[in-house]
Amino acid sequence: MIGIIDCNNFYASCERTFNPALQNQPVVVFSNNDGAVIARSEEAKALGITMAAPVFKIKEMMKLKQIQGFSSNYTLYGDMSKRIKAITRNFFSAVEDYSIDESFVDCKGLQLLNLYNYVKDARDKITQWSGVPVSIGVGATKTLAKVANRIAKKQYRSIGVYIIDTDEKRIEALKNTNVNDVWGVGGRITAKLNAKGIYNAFDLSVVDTNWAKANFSVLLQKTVYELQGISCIPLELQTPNKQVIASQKSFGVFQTELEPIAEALANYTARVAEKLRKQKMLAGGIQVWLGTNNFSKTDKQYFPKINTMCNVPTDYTPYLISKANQALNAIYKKGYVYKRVGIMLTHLCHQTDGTLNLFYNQNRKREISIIKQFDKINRLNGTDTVKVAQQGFKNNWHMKQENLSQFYTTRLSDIIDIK
DNA sequence: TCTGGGGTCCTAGGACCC
DNA sequence: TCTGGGGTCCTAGGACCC
Repeated sequence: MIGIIDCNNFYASCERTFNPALQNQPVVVFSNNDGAVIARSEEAKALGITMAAPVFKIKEMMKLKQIQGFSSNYTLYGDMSKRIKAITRNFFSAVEDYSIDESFVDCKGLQLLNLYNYVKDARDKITQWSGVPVSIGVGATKTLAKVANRIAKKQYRSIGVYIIDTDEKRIEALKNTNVNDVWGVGGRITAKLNAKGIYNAFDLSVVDTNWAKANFSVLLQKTVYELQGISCIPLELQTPNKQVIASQKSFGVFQTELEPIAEALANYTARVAEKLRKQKMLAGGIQVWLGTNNFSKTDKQYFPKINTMCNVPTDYTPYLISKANQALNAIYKKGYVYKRVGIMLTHLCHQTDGTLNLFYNQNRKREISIIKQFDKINRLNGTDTVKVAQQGFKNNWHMKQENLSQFYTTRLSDIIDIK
C-alpha cells in the first residue's frame, strides 16, 4: 500500500499558521505580480472564488466580503514545507517528496499495526505539530492513493484519512471521480476521452490497456493499470538530479527597451546560478527566452528563444550572466512590448563531472575561490550584497508584491527574491 | 491597466551513421 | 528493370504535474 500526504490549501494555510486572526476567515494567495489566485481557504472557495481567477476581476468582491489576499511568499512556504516533511519522516520510513506540499509514503507492513489507526494518528500529529492541516489517502498504487486523498478531503474532511483497501471501495471511489480528476489526465486528454464516452475514473479503468497505449500513450496505459490496482509508477526514494533550473518572471511594468530587460535577466540568472551551486551542479548550456503579452488583442506578439552552450560546464555567475546577455541580444528586437524574460540552465551535471574543453583554458580554480567568497558574503549579509554590475540598481522591472506577509520562519540571508 | 512560475516525460521528425 | 534496412541522437512541441 502507498499513501499520499497532501497539505490542505497549502499556501493559504501557511499564511494562517502565523496569523491566528485569519482562522475561519476567507483567505487567498496571489501568483507573482499579484496577478491571479493560486490558493484559497475553504471559506474563500465557499464564496465562489475560483482557482486562477484574475485578481482585478475579484477585487470588488474581496472588499465586499472581506477576503484577505496575500502576495505569494515562497520563502515562507518553502520553509514550512521542509518542516512538514521532517515531521512526516518520523512516521514513515520510506518517503518520496513529490511536490512542495505532497509526499508519497510507503505503507507496506503497516496493516500489521492496524493501518487506519496508524495513518490517522500520523495525520493528526503532522497537522498539530506543523499547524498546517493535511489529508492522507492510501491505496494499492500511487494513482489510487491520489483518488483516496481526494475523498479524504471532500467527504471525510474532519477525519482527513481515507483508505481504499477493498475492491468494492475501489470501484465506488472510481465511479465517484471524474476522469479529469485522475492524476495524469489533464484537459486535453479528458476532452478526447469524453468524445469516446469515457467520463469517470471507473470507465477509464475498464478500457483495454493496449487500446489506451495505441490511442494515447504509454502514460495513459500506465494510468489505466494503476486504476486497476496494478502498480506501474514506483516510489522514488532517491530524488533524481535536476535536469534544468529555470527562472522566468513577468515584469511589474511591461518593458520595451533592451537595458531594463537585460538587467532583469541578469538578476534571474544570479538566482538560478545560486540554486545551481546549492545543489553542487554545473550548467553545460543555457536557454534564454522573451515573451510579449499573450493576453493583448492589439499588441504584436513575439516569443523568441535561443539555446547556447558554455565553453565548459560552469557555475560561475559572471560568466553565465554574460552568456545570457549575449543570448538576449541575439533575440531582442525593438518595437515589441515585452511582458517577461526567462533563463534556463540546461545540460546540468554534477560539480565533479564537468568535462574540460581542449580548446578553452578557463581558470576554474580562480573562479571557484571567487564565487565561494561571493556566496559567503551574501549568505552573511543578505542576497546581492555583492553582485554583478549588469544586475543594476534600478529594478523598475521588478514584479508587484503589494500584500506580502512576513518572513516568519527564516533569516534575512535566506530571503532570495526580495530586496 | 490588469491573467504565475518551475518542472517532468513522451513523441515525431529530421539529420546522421553504417 | 530500377534506389535498403537498421539504428542513434537531437530538437521542438505537446501533454501533464503542482
